[in-house]
Amino acid sequence: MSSEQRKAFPFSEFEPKWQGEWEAKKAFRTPNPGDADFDASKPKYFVLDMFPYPSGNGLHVGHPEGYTATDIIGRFKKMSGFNVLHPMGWDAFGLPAEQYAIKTGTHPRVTTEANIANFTKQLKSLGFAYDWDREVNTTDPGYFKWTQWIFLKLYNSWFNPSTKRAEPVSTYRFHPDDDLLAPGEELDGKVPSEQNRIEINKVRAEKQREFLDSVRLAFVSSAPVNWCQELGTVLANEEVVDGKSEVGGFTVERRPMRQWMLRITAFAQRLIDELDGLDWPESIKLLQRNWIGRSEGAHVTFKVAQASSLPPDKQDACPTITVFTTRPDTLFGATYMVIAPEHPLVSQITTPAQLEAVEGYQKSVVSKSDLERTELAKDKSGVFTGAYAINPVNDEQIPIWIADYVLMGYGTGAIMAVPAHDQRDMEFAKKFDLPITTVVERECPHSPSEEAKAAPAGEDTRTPCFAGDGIAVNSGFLDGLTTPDAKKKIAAWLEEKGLGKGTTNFKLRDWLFSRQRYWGEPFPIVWEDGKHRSIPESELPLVPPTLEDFKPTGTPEPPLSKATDWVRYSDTATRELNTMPQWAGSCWYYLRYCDPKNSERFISEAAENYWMGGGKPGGVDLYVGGTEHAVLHLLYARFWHKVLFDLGYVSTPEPFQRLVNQGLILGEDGQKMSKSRGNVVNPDDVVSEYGADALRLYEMFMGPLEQVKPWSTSGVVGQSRFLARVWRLVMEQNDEGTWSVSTALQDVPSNKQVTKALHETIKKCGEDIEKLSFNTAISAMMVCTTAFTGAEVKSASAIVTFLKVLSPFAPHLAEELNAQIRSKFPGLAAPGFLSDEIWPNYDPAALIEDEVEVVFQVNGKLRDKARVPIQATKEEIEKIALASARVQEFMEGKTPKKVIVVPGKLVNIVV
RNA sequence: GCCGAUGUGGUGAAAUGGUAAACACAGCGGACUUAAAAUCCGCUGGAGGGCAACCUCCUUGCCGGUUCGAGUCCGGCCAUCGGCACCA
Repeated sequence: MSSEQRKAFPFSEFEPKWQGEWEAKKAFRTPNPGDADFDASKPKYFVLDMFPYPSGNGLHVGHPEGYTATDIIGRFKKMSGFNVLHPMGWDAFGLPAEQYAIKTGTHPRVTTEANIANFTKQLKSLGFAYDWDREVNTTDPGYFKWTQWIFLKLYNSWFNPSTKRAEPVSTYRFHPDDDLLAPGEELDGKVPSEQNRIEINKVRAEKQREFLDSVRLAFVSSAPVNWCQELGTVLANEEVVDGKSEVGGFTVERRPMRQWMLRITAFAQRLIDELDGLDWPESIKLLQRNWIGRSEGAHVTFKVAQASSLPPDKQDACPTITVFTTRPDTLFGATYMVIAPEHPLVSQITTPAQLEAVEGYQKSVVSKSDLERTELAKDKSGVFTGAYAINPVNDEQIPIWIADYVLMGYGTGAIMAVPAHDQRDMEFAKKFDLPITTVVERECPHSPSEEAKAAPAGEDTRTPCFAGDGIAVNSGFLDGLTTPDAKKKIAAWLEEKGLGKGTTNFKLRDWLFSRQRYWGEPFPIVWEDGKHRSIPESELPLVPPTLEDFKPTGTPEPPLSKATDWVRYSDTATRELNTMPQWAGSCWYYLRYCDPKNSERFISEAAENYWMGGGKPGGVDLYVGGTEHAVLHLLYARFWHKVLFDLGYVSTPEPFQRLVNQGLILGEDGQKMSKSRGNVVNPDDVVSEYGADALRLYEMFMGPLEQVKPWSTSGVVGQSRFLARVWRLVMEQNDEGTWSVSTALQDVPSNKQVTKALHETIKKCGEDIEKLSFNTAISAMMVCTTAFTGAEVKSASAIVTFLKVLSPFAPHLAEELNAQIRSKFPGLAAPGFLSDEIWPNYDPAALIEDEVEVVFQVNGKLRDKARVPIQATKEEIEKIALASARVQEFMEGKTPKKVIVVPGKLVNIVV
């Protein structure tokens, strides 16, 4: 028996047929403002998928989950009168293609193109209503021209702290002493000679350049990165385990390298604040807030004591160390100080006696990766520098230690340690026998016994420290104040004495934006005399050179260095050799969809205004994708968008108004799908076995979109059966196995019961689609199908209405059945594609029944029910309930204390 | 450790504070068939009672609370999953 015969309905014939029709007739082309067929009177709906990285493995079942959800929404909105923008594209730069290229010698462009062709075929086989004319590809020079262009905008902008906005560097105001002198302008009361003026301006111009370079949003810095000699590349922190590379287990060292950074930290506050108005899952907002990690506190400056042990040449230096603390109110409890081992002052303050120990410790720390440093967090380590700081509140000398639990990258790289009120300081103090002074006491005096219980006498080594708010004690002028009041008072005191001031700190670091890779966007930057400058926009796109050998060089020199001709920009200038990270292209792709072919601008004003502006609050109306991008892509894209907004290129401060995270699909065994577990489901197999509609429907029926849920092949079978039932509503098979339009289908109105079921389905599906509650929408359609099945004669027009509701979910089947009905009842079916139809209205009158079932409860327990006329009054219903024999039985002859009547629902009699 | 999410039948799940388990899957029984597949119909949370149609009690992780009424709201626990993790 051939598999063809086994199929309950011929999806393998009509699915490709309709995909071909839609493509040939451009059924889902979305006109842009300015196009002849653009209808500006319609509202817009921009529904966005996270575009895939076209990997060699092809689509996995997680992709169609989000894509089907957005497809249903998009098709529904289109039928509801919106101009719908629902595009697809490729995030195609990236390491896997490059690694594959290194292994096989195939150029990444070749593998990338092949993978895109495969992905395209797979997506088209699922019948998604994408406007393929808007396809974007981040590796296309016509695309990355604008990625480079945006980089130049970042490069040529600075963050003005007074306006809190990105501005062109031209608005940067230099100190008057650094302004260039105009001819004839006075300097120190006299006009310099022309010769001198040129000399002075040369010096000043150089100073200005340095200033600008230090404020640009794209800037160069020497950040320590994870460098792996054997792999010949830098690695992300996630790729380093126990100081070894995750791949190959090679040694990874921390080494400072010249890197491009983007000044995302300047936007930290706005990135937090502007989350508030977004319709995103609270958990994702929280993840971003925590990632940005704002904390309020104060800088406090400590003098380093003039220790006699310091050598004479260090005596007059009298350095100061500034710490960041969120608890300035505990200053009286600061019994020692810790500075990061990399802190620049370490060498200056270390006493000769401690020099060897300190340098040894520094060396041991340098080789550790950040990950290693935190993984060994359990056990505190550190070394005394021999120096002392003076606590400004009580002039006590406190020892200065170095320890790797203090990180150079956060705050000032130095802390005042308050062991009584900080767990880490407590652990450190215990290990090294440093004094512990309590300066805050718990406020609740009425539960001392519980406290005693919590800390059993003596033996417990991990005495819990009290890190909460309380009342200041042992704190001089702060005594008796609550923690918030003490914070205010000490802040004022510090400020008055010039010893410190309130500050806000963020965990967010600037974005390391360069990679030593071949398969990425080259920077539009050249170097000359050790200085960088941008290339003119007219030279964009800057296409990477065609390299035969894209293997790593074995040195920190990026592979692009091998293209010697390309590297040479002029006799004296050479190109930047690093490339941008994969995130670059995905930071703005949603904008390019709005105007993908524009060669004059990254997006036209009209297109931006319509698709990204368009009413309040604007932006992408719905963005669906996985949680894995909660903090990286979604933060980076918001950052770029804000810069473009500040510079006037886009009209909203936020790109994605509504975000929904689809839940991961697990394997049938409830484990994460992976090749090694052998539980990976290939969507192609599902499509060939059960059809695209069954796959779409199943993925939507599995459960709530946001939820993690396991795959079940028998669940797909169930959806296939449902579709077959719908098919047989319209079609019947003769003895030869040929399908034709069923004789039960007639040009008649449907009966009351079916009409009610149909209108309930229209109502519920419309509401559920808006809520993204697709599983319940599908169950409603199943109920409706059962109602149709029960009717002997089927109303063709009612079924066509049902098919319109079904069409966003199972577009192929709906389209085919509509066409079949049209062949027999031309007037009753949709004349063209169902997607061009208007979403049906439901008739509220059809939903109303003459009678409703009312439940009778006695003391909250269900005892009886009865059908009651819909218009019955409360009193009437109560009377019917009290008359019930079963109700009376359970009332046991008592008089009701209270009777609650919910019309159309229930009666509860309390006795 | 901190933060977040989730706990309902054998399974995926449903339920504006108002009949818990809709809709499916799996299972069992039946119809059709020489037979099987497909299809259609019925049963299917637990315990107890009845020849029976039926009836009673229990049941949404655990313990309390609010309410005429709680899966849903509040407080406290427990478990699982996810994220962050020496951030001063």
